[in-house]
Amino acid sequence: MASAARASQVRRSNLALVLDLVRRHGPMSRSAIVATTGLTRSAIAGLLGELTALRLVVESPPEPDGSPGRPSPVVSVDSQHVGALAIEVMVDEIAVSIVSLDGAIVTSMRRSRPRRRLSIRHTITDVAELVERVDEQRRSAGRSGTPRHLVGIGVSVPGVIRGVDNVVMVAPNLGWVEADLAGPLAETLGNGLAIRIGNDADLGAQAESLFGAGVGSDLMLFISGEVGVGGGVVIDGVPLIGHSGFAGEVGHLPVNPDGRPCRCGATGCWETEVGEQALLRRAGLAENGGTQAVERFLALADEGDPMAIAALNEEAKWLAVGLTGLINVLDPDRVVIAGLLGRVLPYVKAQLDRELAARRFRHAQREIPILAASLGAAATTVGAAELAFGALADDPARVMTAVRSA
Amino acid sequence: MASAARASQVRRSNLALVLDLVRRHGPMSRSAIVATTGLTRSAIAGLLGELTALRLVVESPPEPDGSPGRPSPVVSVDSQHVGALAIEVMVDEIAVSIVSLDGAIVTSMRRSRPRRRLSIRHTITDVAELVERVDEQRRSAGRSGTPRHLVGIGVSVPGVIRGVDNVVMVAPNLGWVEADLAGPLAETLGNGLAIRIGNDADLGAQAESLFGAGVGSDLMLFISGEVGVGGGVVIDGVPLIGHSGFAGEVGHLPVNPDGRPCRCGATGCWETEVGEQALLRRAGLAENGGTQAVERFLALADEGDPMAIAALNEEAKWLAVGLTGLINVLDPDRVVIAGLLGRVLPYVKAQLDRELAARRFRHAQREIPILAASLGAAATTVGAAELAFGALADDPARVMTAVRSA
DNA sequence: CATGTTTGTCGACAACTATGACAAACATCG
DNA sequence: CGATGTTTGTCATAGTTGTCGACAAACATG
Repeated sequence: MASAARASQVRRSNLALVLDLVRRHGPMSRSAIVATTGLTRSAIAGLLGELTALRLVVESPPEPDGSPGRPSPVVSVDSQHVGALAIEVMVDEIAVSIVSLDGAIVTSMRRSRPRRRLSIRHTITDVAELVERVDEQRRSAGRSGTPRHLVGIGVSVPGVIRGVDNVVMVAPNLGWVEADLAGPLAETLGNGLAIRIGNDADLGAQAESLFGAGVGSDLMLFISGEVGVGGGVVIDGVPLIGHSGFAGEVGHLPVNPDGRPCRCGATGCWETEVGEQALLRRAGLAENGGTQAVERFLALADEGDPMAIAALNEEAKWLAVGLTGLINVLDPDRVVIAGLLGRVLPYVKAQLDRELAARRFRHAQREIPILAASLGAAATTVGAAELAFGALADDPARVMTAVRSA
Repeated sequence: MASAARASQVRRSNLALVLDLVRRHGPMSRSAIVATTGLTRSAIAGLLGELTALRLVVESPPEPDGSPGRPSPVVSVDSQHVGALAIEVMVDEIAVSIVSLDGAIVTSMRRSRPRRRLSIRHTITDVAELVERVDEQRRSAGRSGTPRHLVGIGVSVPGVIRGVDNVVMVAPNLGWVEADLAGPLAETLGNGLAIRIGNDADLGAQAESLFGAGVGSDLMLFISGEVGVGGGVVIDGVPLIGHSGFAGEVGHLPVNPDGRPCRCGATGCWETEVGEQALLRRAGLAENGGTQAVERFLALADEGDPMAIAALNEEAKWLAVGLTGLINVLDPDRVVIAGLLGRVLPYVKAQLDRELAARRFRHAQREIPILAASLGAAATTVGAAELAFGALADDPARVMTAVRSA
């Protein structure tokens, strides 16, 4: 049930609107904010005054730009005051970072981990240790750009997350099933910060939508392909999470009934045709060769190796099949491709565009840009931080009073 | 850019909220509205007063139900005052109906038409004639339940509609390309009513979501299958239209690279495997046999004809393939199936559920109900009317002052 | 018929944003 | 260099809306 609007929520909504605008657009003049939002100068003055008092934005003195009229001060995000803790749980690595409100990664620490430390318990221990070191560094850092307060914690997990209670329903590559990560982690860290968990691909999608190749998109399809293929859909800046939190699991789109069995149990899933293993296998390399094999493959492709070229042709074909289906169902204005698939994209772009054009509805669709992600590995980090910053979009004032009292 | 909130929009938003609530829920007590919306009694009193003055709802005297306390008057939608004109443009038929605000079809007239009258010009002539007759009937009708004023016109077209300007980008079965139907039609009708056009499957989806099998759903996938297969996605009651207006074109999801050529130009689209023609062909019937052949097929299936049973098995298999992909991408809480596919559903339900279960992510997904649509042919009619009623959700007061002045 | 409960109404109040007047800060032109 | 026009921030006032508390109305129960 959509909740009713209240007079007091207008303020909250507008505060969040202005903050979001400045975050997405970057530094902009106060008058530009007036023009964009349609609110009056008085209203914007009040809102900016509050955001400034909350230390979420800063106003710089106006710089005359040669146009007549009184110059307008420039509003930008205050990167000094608040930041978020971004925790990335990956299969062979753990990373903890601090991201400032403007989306910059201020501090980052990674550590690889052996297979035997994949359990929830080990993960929490290892994460807590990294968090301690990162936080130490934050407190001791005198250099500018380091936020002094944290508003929350966002965790990226390669699995399906149930949004309502933050439970990791299943993370196949970690071996987790219905795992409560947020609860024990919060207890271990003991700093009282709110923890939210998200799917890695969804978080990457949101980061690209905010600061990367998806800026300005009204319906972006994001696809991240490594060994598995994940995806996310962002509609008007809001991630589509689905009923249970696993919308965008494009890796298991059935594309080839005669294909290979997938680790999900079905046959001919998209990721069995376009994932890392398929690419390596078709190029005659070890399909479980990992990073080394991938680099070798890309080198071969650069050299024009026939088998690598053939593998890329197959890749383009199956990419086109899956993308056609997704485009027909979702009607995005662009597709952003990340991970290994993003690196492979330049090699297959020409053929992919041809195949997509051939499969396109005549007269119904314009050409849909297929873009490589622009944030690289930072996407997941920034997206995870966004989980924490997301609370600011609901009620900036409330979050900041909590920060102040902490 | 999400527009800023204003104090005056709070009123509009709450008016629309209450109206929407009563429309979806049906008659409910005033105190129930207070409880559901969370607004105060005073606020609800003001809102209902305005809605009553606008003649959008009526309040009936309270009926003591045996519980202590003062009984609350019952609020229901006023079906007497306003209605919408629903126009359905189909391949071999045209229908014009009047739908009252409570979703009831008050008047309906259909006429079949030969292939040679498919052009826009002929369509407009024929529609205008039907509208004239329906409107005549409305004006002369003294019987209750007939709305006295029309708030707008909604048109259903089996094609891709560009939302911004109401242009029919392409309607393959009508032979239309970039056709402006709304403009000339408005001119011909000359009644000044706003006209909006929508895709037939999208409209069916919204109708089922409002009044049919999708009530209470937070993310419904709707699939309508006849010769072609269309679909719609409704998220929290709002249809997903996509960037260009053709989201939900599930008929052209690639499912079988070795399949048959589709009329869209690609190969192995879902509708070539689960559409009417595939079903008839596999059962040994004429694939272009139309309605007669379909009825014959259903009769054969009832008799247990081996070829019909085999065709149903194939149907179930390919339905499962497509549905698996869609479910993985969208994560709906239910799937509603309409049209011929809805009629076939009972025959394939058991096998379909088995196949879906086998393809489901383990631990990640609960069983997703696959339901037959409950509105039947009325879905498109009600959905088209909803296009016109949709304006009420944006600003009830403005729409009604326009009606009053007309 | 008295009591308790639920509910609609009314007036005072608080929280917003809009409006319009005014002053400040710029460019341009004579 | 000063007058003029333009743009912009600020301030006080007004208007709209929902909230809150008090009170009366309408019901069941004993």
